[in-house]
Amino acid sequence: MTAQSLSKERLRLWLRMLRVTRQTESILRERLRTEHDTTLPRFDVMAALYADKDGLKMNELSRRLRVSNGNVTGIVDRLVEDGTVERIAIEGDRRATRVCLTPAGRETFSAMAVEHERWINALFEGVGEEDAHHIGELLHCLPTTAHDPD
Amino acid sequence: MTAQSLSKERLRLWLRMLRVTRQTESILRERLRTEHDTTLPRFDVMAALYADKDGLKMNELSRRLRVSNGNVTGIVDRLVEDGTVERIAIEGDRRATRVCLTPAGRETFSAMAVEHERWINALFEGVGEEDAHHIGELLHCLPTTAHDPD
DNA sequence: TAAAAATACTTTAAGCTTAAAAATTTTAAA
DNA sequence: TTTAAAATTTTTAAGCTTAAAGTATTTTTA
Repeated sequence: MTAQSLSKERLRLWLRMLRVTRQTESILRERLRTEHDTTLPRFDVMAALYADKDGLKMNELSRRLRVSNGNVTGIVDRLVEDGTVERIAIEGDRRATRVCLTPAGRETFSAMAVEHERWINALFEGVGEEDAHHIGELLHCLPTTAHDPD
Repeated sequence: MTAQSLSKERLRLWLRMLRVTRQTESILRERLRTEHDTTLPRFDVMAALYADKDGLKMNELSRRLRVSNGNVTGIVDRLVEDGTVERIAIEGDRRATRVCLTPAGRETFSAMAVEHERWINALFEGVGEEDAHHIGELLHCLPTTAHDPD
């Protein structure tokens, strides 16, 4: 196999990943909207916060989700409006704030997460155990910022 | 392996795909911006049009790229503004228009495409030939609308 | 300790994205 | 043929996203 055809194969792989990812996101977006009256970005923020009982700082959140700083500001603003999360002052550093799920937010997310996993499980029906694991390992060494704890 | 742990493994795979995809897109976006003064959505539209010498109708374009109809309208508007593409009337159907790359647009894209493939090839350095092929096959049967010619 | 640099976050302007509604044209049906 | 239905695209309103600039605070350094 030449370097050239390897390059083509990698490009094909990338385009296919992009296609699957967009299609899956589109399906998730639709279901979150119709069945839970929320959006994918909000779900993502809630998911990140759900994992940490003590919440996350804004910049941690933005690094975790791989979106810009200012972006998170807007999403959190809207989540605060409807009582899903709250901003809590950090003592000793008045620049930063900690964002936490409220009890109501935790409850809401918990229900969504169960369904979300079910959706993914169904959508990825064609992927068996050893494949899921194998691909997962491979992706692990793909484009990502160094020292990434996911 | 229980059904439950398979479900978890699939979820993990999905999250990892999402992470890699976002990171890769972010890198591409940055390079397209700094080195070619364009955006990823515009690149995507141009790529779709480059493949078809006779261009595509708006709804074909939107289906191909998996984005909403109205979305394509805006991107094409801007590409028309800077002379990259043109809308051509379809004889026999005054509802639809065909969108084509202009000669200048073809030239611009052609140069970008070469670099784009180089970027992907470098980013996916960790994926060997048989892996690229294997994963590609798997992804092929993943979430996608039926009868999809990609 | 005062100035400079770094950090954390928000704001802004431009563009992207979606779902839903509207406008136009074509096709089908009565 | 007149009307209804379908198809193609654009418009609209709301929200998402980014990069860059701005504000406030903390840390470093001279």
